[in-house]
Amino acid sequence: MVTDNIEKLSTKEKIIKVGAEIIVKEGLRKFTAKNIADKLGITDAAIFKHFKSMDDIILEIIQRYVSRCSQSAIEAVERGKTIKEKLELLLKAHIDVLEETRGAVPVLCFELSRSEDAKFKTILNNFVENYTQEISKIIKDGQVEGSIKKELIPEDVAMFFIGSIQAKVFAYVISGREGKIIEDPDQFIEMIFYGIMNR
Amino acid sequence: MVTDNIEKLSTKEKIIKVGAEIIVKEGLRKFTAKNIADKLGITDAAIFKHFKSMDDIILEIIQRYVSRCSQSAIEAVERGKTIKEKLELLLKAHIDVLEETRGAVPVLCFELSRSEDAKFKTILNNFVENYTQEISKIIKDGQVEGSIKKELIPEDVAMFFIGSIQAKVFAYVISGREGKIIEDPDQFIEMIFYGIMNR
DNA sequence: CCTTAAGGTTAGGCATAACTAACTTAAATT
DNA sequence: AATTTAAGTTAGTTATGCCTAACCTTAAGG
Repeated sequence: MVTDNIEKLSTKEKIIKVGAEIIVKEGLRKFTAKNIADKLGITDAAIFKHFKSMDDIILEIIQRYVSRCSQSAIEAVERGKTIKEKLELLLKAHIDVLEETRGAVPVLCFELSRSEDAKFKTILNNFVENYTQEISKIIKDGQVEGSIKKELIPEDVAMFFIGSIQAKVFAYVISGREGKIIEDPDQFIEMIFYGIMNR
Repeated sequence: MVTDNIEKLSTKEKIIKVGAEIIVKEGLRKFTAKNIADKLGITDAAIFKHFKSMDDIILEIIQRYVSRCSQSAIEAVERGKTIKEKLELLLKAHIDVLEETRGAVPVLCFELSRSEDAKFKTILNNFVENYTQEISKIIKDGQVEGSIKKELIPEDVAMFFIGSIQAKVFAYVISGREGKIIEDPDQFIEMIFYGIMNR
C-alpha cells in the first residue's frame, strides 16, 4: 500500500502520502491544501477534485493507517503461543506498521485526539481504547500465569507500550533523522520487558 | 510560579497560564489570540498590549517551563549519592516539573520541535539534547559500575526516559482526565528500571 | 469525428487569524 | 488638580486557508 516510488501513484494516493508526511514532519498547522499542492506541483484547487474537504483527507489517512494497526495487532496475538510471544509479536507488528506509515499513527493520535472535531476524536479514542484493552487482556493472563509482575495495573502497562513506541517516533521526528524509526526492535522490546538495570 | 488561584494573577500571567493550557488540552491550532482572550473575558486586541506577538507568548512559555525543567534535573543529579539514586531523583524532579506545568513541556517539544520556525526549533532541540547528554553521562557511569545493562546505548536510554514521561502525558491528554499526570511515580520508576516481567 | 469525463487551471468568495490605530477609562504620579 | 500611563475597547487592514465556479485540455469510448 505504501510504495517507495511516489511517481507511479495516482494523484489521490500522492495526496494521502504527502499529507501524512506533512503531519508527521511539519505538524497539523502545515497540513494545508496549498502546502500539499505545492509539493505535488499542482494548485490547491486541484486537491478538491479528489477529496470533498481537507478533513476528508485526514479521515482517509486515519482509516487506512489506524485500522491496519489494530488489525495486525489482533492477528499477532492469535499467532503467539506463550504470553511473552504474544506480546513480542504484538510489539513487532506494531513496529512494522509504524515503519511503513512513517510514524503517522502516533502523531495523528496525539494531534487529533484533542481535536475540537468529535469525528476524529471518537475514531482515535476508540482505537486507543480497543488497543489498550487488547493488550490489557494479555497482561492480565500474564499476571495470572506469573510471568508478569502482579503489582502492575494492566491498563498502565498497555499505555506504557503505546507510549514507548510514541516516544521513539518523538525521538525520530526531532532528530530529523532518515531511515528506520526503531533501529533495533529486539533491544527495544528487551528494554520494555526487563528494564534498564541489573538486579 | 504556577499558582492555583488564577484570579490573583496579572493579565500577563493569566495569558501565559491559559495559553499553556490551551496548547496541552486543545493543541497548537487552537492557540489563538481570540481563544485566549475569550477565556479571560477580554478582547483579542488586548493580548497585544502584553505581548508583541503570539510567538512571543510561546517563547515566554518555553523559556519558563523548559529552563526550570533542565535546572531541577541538574540539581537532582548533584544531590544523588549512587547511580540509582541520581536517576531516581532526576526522574522525580522531572515528574514534579511536569505536574506543575500540567504537561506543557513535552507537548511543546513535540509540537514545536518540528516547527517551521527556527527560533523554537533551536531552543527545544538544544533542551532535549542537553537533557539527554546529562542522562547519558549517568547511564555510562552506571554501565562502568555494573548497575546498568552494558548492551544498552546510553543515548537510547536517555530518550527512553524522556519518552516514557512523554507517554504518560500522552495517556493523560487523550484520556481527558483531570488530576495528576503520573499517579504513582514510584511504580512508574520501577517499571523503567526493571521492566514489566519477572525473569 | 464527436462527446464525455477526469483532472487540471484561474479567479474569487467567505471566514478567520494576527496585528494596528485611534479612542476610552481609570488608576497612579507629580 | 493635572498629567501620564496601563490596559482595555472598537474597527479595520492584511494575509491566509478552505472551498466553489467557470473555464481549459487531453485521452478514451462510442
